[in-house]
Amino acid sequence: MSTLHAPILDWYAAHQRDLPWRRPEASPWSVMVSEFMLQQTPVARVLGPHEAWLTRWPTPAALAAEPTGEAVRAWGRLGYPRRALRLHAAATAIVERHDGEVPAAYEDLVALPGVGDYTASAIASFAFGRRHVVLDTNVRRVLARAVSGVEFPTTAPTRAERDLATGLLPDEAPVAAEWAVAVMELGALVCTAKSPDCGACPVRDQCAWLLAGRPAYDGPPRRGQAWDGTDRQCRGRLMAVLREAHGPVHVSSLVAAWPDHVQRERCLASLLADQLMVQVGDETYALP
DNA sequence: GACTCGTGGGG
DNA sequence: TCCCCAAGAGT
Repeated sequence: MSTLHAPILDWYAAHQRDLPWRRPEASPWSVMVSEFMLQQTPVARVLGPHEAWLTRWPTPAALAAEPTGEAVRAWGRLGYPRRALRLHAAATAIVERHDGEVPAAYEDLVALPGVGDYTASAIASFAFGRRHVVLDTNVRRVLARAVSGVEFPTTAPTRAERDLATGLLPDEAPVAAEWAVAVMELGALVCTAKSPDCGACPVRDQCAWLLAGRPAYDGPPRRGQAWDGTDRQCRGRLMAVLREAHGPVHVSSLVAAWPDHVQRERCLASLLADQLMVQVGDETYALP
């Protein structure tokens, strides 16, 4: 084990957040729901919807028994509502393939809708204590700084990066699982993207980036996310109208939400194709 | 590999 | 205010 492990594991024991999906009584399903919601959405905004979700649908079977539109509505304003559809589809697959129990094996998990390498590893590790490299944006940033000495990781994980993370993974599964969540938490709370709190970092005396004087990022420009006037904004507006309505809505409501005809029609078509909404009449639309 | 896909909070 | 971005996945 490198000298990174003990300090980070000790730091985690002392500073970890008390999150619902981390409690001993949390079910694998609770962990899975949290991982879907946390894909690109901050913890603070996930807490409320996660609790409501687990109360309403305590099991995959409970969710699978409902129309997908109910999942989309309960998703609320977490963003990227296709995740709600995928979570519903994953719950359905769990009922069909795994007798309603969230599978523990990576291969079974990654075969589920909406579950990629990160989410499969996270569920296997956090919910079942299995040994997996959990390579999320936090972990990648911590390793980039502490080991590689650069401020930010590359756009996509490289082979070398994965090898590095694999090499750091403790041998014993329970320790590996604790290590995975500890490094992630360090990235989320201390080694943050914007203004890292290096003074509070348990590995500040061995961080390559800090020892180098925190050199400025020197890679390709990281492009920001355009928003104003984009299809994503348009889709979001249209979906908000349907979420907030209790039944089918007339096109006039959608026109009011997004006046531009061409873009509205394009987004409407894409939302129908995504099955995030359905047409229920000549001029009325609803959640599926 | 580059793009797309929502939302709202903090610096 | 404006910009950055937060536990990714699918195409």
